[in-house]
Amino acid sequence: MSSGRSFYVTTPIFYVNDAPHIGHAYTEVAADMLARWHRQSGDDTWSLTGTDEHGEKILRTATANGTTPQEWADKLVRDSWIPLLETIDISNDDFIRTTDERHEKNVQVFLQKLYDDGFIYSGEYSGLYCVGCEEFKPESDVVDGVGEFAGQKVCAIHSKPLERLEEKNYFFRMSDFSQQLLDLYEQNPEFVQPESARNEVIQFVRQGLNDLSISRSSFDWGIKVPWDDSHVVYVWFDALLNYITAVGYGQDNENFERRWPGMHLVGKDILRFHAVIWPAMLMAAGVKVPHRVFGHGWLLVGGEKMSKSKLTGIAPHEITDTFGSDAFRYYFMSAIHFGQDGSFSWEDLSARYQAELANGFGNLASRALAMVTRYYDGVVPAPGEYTEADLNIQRVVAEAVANADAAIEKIALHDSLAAIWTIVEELNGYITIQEPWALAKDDAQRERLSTVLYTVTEGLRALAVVLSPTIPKATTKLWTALGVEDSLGALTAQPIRSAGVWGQLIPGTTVGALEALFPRIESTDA
RNA sequence: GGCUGGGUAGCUCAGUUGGUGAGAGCGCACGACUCAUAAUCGUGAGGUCGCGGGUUCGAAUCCCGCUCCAGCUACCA
Repeated sequence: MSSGRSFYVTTPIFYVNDAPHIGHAYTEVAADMLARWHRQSGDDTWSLTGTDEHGEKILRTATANGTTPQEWADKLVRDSWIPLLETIDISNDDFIRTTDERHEKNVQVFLQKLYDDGFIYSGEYSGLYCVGCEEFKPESDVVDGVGEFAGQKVCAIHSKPLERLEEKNYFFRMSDFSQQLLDLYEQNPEFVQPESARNEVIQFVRQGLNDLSISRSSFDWGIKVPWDDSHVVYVWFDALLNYITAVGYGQDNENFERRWPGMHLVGKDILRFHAVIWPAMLMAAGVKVPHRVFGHGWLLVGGEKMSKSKLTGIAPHEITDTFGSDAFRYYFMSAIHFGQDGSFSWEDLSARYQAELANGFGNLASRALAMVTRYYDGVVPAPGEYTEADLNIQRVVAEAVANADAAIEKIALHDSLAAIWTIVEELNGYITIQEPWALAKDDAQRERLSTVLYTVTEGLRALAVVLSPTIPKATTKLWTALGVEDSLGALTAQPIRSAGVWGQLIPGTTVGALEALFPRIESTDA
């Protein structure tokens, strides 16, 4: 069953202080759909997610909550982030925390190597410091003062003047890698995707890179710099390394060779860290860069980026409580062009659920199995001679599977589902035209009826297999109802790339009852 | 300010290198059918392709200007 191909996909790790919203869930689902698809294709698949737990912010909230940062992080991981994965039915193979020993220890290994090889030096970090925030402010949080502070730079939060302070930091010689990065983007056009993201990254690097301050000494919640324990590692530098420490960097070379390099799925807001800083770090350390970095778009609510401050943040469970995890997964993967920003609205979600999942796919399964039960006592009949209409269905199924797989290779998740959905549409149309209920009234048409119902049921079998990575719960129910567990094996063991090969369903199989896969949801004000 | 992406039917969006009367899904109207989750199938109505110029035999598609929306402008993750 193994294809011999290695497929390693990662999501960004969650900053534990955030509240889970559908943006986090969106990335997770996309990575999971890819992982399930590859896993079911026989590829040597590994999917990773996890949490980012260091940094001053976490130290502060922990202190404010009267606890230690470790306990605070433990609580958030347990109460927020692990449950999120369950809410949206993620099948990750591993979950790394930046407080794991395997991570902390090997971040130090990595850093020490860069230090020994001369890529790190001690310098002065000069920045604008806000006394109110007790921290250095990035330029994005700095605004021009007004009124009595006109002409000065002030903190966006406190509106008070910032002080220019200097602090001893360790710096990474990132500026040395500008050209190597540009060469990478040039020689490997797929390294950063989609195209629009690639252009922005190239444009940015062309302006020249500054060295990166990678340590902090004003607080101590982080990984100690190995040669100077008065400093902790800058959180991003720490966090990015999770992608390799999770698969054995520094301690399990065999596993590391097996998994790395992988591909990263990230939101476009953190693309720069992944497409610039991260490969530069790896180049310095002599480690291969990732296969690719895919920056997806944002979910827009009311035309704007979803945000907590504007009260447009939506918790995943708000959707799954009503529609279920399958609908959540299907909706975001099919309705939004992966890579571009996409609009979310309850109306759209509700409409698509009804039209596509309930009326389209769910009802198809329902009417098909009902007829097998009604006309053949639940035993799938053997097909007779195929007509052009039947052969057309076979072609549609084969093409849909091939097209869906090709789309997955391009990380065009929406295209993949669109290809698969042609099967649903063809099958519904086929049933209407063939009118099995009319055939059933005429004994002379018994063989024709058998052929029609076999065709529909076999089509459903293929649908269950290729939809399994997207809507695992519903397809599992369908698989059980099809009664093929004994003859064909578990759903997730069905090789997905050959799902379109006709005739896998064995006549004589007894189908069972099928509850509504996607029951109608009584419309509310949603 | 600079940079990027975008403004196409009521809604969400497709529209390769310019060329048969501008498309899809949903929604809507009408019709067919009854196996099915009051589901399905078919037909139809609906658009000054943001605005103004220009290039061209011909532009939603190229060039110039304008306007509107969103985002980015590095060490908060």
